[in-house]
Amino acid sequence: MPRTDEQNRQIRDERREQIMQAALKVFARRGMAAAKIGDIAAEAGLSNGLVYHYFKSKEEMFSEWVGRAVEGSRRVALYAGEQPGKAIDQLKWMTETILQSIRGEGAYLFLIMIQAMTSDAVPEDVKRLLDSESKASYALLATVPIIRRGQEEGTIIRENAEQLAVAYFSFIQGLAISRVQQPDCPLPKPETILRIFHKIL
Amino acid sequence: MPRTDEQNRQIRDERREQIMQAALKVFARRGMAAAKIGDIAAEAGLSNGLVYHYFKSKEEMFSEWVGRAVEGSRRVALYAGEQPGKAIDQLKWMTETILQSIRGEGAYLFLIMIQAMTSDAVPEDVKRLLDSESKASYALLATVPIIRRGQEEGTIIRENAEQLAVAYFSFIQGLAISRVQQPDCPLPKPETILRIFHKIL
DNA sequence: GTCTATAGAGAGATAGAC
DNA sequence: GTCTATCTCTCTATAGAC
Repeated sequence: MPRTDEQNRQIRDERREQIMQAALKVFARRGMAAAKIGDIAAEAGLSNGLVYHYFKSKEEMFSEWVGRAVEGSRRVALYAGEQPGKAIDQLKWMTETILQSIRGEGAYLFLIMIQAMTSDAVPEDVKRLLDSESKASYALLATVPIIRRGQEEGTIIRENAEQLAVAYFSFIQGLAISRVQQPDCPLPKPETILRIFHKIL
Repeated sequence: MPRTDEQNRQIRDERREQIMQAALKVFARRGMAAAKIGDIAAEAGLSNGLVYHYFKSKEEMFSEWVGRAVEGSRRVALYAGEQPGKAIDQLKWMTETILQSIRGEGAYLFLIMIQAMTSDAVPEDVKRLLDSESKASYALLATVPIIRRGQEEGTIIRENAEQLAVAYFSFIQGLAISRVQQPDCPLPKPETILRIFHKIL
């Protein structure tokens, strides 16, 4: 007896996601340019040709991952601003949330973003995703007003807010990389990171 | 009249370095895997074939850059430990020195190191350079005792020293990436970075 | 020392069978 | 929906002329 449309749809969705997950691992391990379709197919445990049945190209998979990463960072920044408490509490929530994700597979998403932003060897639509005031910098831009509020509340040191935001996200980004470089390296406590916002003794 | 041996040697040295500099730019912009010999030759303004006259392969150039980056980081950590003053002064010197280099082309060296350490698509001898307690982690290892001394001197917060060292270098690494992503982004002051070592108010 | 021309391999992408 | 076979193109690396 033949499969129903619903069953077919479910199979398609599953395969597609299975390939995406395999692609993430391969992209993270080898980099977008060095990633071979064959690697991805092997990682997913299916044939070379099937990957092309679900995706037009390697670039399409990469673009989709960049999109997911951008959306994820946007969400975290958005939710952070909605958390109860003072500005510094919201930053604490954001830091804990991101740190938690870095401990898991979230670290790979940072690598994807870094590759996407630092490499010219990237498809056109990825550049469009990242370029020009786009969502890619949403998290950074959304954090600046939180920092400003913290400065008014007197809990955050009065330094240039953009500079502090850049420092904060650079820090986070660097931690994600360290995590990939050395999966057993001891990540700092959220408080250590947040110290960049405080006056020292 | 023919060139002397000395003149020939000088030409060779110049060409070799010229190609290395071109390779650095291309590696940084496109990533080691996506970098084509043709790109490097074009960047250096000479022929495809000449690159192969001076280097066995793309991998050889990449390996040499990783070696230079490793040696550079080793030097900074070494000199830091020889600076006068308390531990925190030595860390300040190190931070200023690295930040200065990041403002220039030093940022590319961080990208090279990150690629080398996070990607499987890397030649065997690079892996050997980085693997196994090698010089690659010299800076990190050399910084731990400095931090410990600072803790004894009472100027550095009493947290796990390895954890602090990882945080510190992750921070620096993240800043280098941000710099490449956005060359006009405002880098933090050294004091902001060093705040991770202090007790807060 | 430097260039052009080219051989040869490897991988992205497609066609068609099952 | 999935696989195998293959076409095609790009890029590495070499050979040989100047």
